[in-house]
Amino acid sequence: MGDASEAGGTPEATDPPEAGPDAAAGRGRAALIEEGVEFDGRDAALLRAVDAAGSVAGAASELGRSRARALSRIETLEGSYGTLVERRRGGEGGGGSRLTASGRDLLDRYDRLQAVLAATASVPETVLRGTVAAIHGELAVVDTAVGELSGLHGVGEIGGSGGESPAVGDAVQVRIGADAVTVNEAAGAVDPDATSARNALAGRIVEIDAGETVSTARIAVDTDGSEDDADGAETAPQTVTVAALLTAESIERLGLEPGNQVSIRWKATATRLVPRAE
Amino acid sequence: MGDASEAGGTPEATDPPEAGPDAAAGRGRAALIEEGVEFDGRDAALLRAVDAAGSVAGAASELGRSRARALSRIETLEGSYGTLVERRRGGEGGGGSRLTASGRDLLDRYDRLQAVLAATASVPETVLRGTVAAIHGELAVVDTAVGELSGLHGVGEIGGSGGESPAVGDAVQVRIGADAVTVNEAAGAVDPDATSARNALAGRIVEIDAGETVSTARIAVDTDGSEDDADGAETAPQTVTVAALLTAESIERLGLEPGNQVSIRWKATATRLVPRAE
DNA sequence: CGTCGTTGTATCGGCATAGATACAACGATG
DNA sequence: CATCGTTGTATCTATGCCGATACAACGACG
Repeated sequence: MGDASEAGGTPEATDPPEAGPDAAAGRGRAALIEEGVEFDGRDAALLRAVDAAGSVAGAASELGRSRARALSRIETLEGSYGTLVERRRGGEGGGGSRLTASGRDLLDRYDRLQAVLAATASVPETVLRGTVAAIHGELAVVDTAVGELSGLHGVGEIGGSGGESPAVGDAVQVRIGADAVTVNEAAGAVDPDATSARNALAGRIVEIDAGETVSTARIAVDTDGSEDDADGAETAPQTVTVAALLTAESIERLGLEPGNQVSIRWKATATRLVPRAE
Repeated sequence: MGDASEAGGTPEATDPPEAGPDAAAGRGRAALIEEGVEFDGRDAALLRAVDAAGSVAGAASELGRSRARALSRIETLEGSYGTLVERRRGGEGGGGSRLTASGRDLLDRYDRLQAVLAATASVPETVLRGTVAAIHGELAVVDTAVGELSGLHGVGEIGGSGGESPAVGDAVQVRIGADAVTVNEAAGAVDPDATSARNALAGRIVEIDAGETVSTARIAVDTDGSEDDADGAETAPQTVTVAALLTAESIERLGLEPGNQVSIRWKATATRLVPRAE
């Protein structure tokens, strides 16, 4: 409560990272973790090189790194991830190494993680500020400028530092990936009881950022400046834009263009609630 | 060529990571990267501690780490991320440090990344194998056991090693997050032309893994073992199950229970195509 | 004007990781 | 049985990061 002078400094505006496309342009790095041992891009490259060269020695020289280290690294990884490389010494060609099935699976898993991370960095996101209104299990309802939204909080905690579950009244950011937002042409076209998409809003297309075959539509959503006027200042009359990633085909099929009135919809389970740094 | 004995070893089965829920249970670690400088959980904790303590010195002692190091680390970060901490020496209390607005934004951004990563680790995913049938810009059509699916490939490449864009005919894994899958009660309830969700399948609920307020439904989808019998062996008669994350409320409202016939639907832009380790 | 706790800055030692090197063990091949 | 290139294993060294320590600069406050 004593933070009125500080936190109160920005109640009216929506700040830079509100719905910025390149706010998420920053790159990231991902690593799997098992029993405290990280599997990162360097390890993935090593396994791939082993697969290509057919030997750890060849992989090491290919990557320009020490063979002994590469071998011990593989042993360390295998201590936590199970057998990854089948090594054979002596014999044809002096021996050799092959990836095991689980080694390949691990690579695939890493690639998936990497793909997801890359996507979060390059796919637009909509970030709304809000305060937690209610918590039901893993779900929470958040009061935002566009009304109440529900989403998941604290799914699969990792770092103990900043990802704790919020409590009612806490300030949170509501993150909605543009790839999770579905656009319908009219408000009544979809029977709201027939789908599992939970969050729905009406809005107007303000811009379509066309890509080759994938475009980003920005939809302006009316803020309900009247509904929860209990805390007055917080519901300033501002427009919130939600980003939706659409294929060119969908845009054409739905006949979408700036000015169109549409209804957007996304699943509560695709909505992440993240504690906000005060 | 010599891999006929190897790659050919698993053409028939779908292997462990097909639709495994705990295949994604492995934890991960994320870090932002800007100009080669990583911002990880340790840095986030440092900024948070500075915010809480009001000084770098206090933060360092709070975290049990060297003050000089903490300071130089902050300087390193600021060299790539811009001013993060406003430091003042002398004056009331001898001086002190405060987070800048961009410092707070960076923390929020990190928390969002962390939340997304945690979600990918804990939210079930469906992974299908397939081969690329066509590529249109950022989109690609993939032949899978359940027919043709479209999804994004190579969105925002990061590591140059394994995330390259696939070509027609390449083996890929198709990743569908359970939080992106929408469930409808009947096939005809939703006008397929009225929504931007592109991929649609019919299936039968085989299991509902109930959580507190969020449940995972597994939907068995018929494989079209007849359509593309060109390459015979690949279309073995198998059932593919797709995971969908649903709120308990949605399950109740739609009256979902095992045995129900449902239609599932998800956006092409929420589908990731990842190169498969041969 | 002295006190105080902080921000700056520099230096030293410890520790973990990686590269470099060397040598033994292995087993098919000729 | 000698050859070959690999897998195992051990040891030394270099490097980089971090903690620890020390000291100067600063500016409000009493």
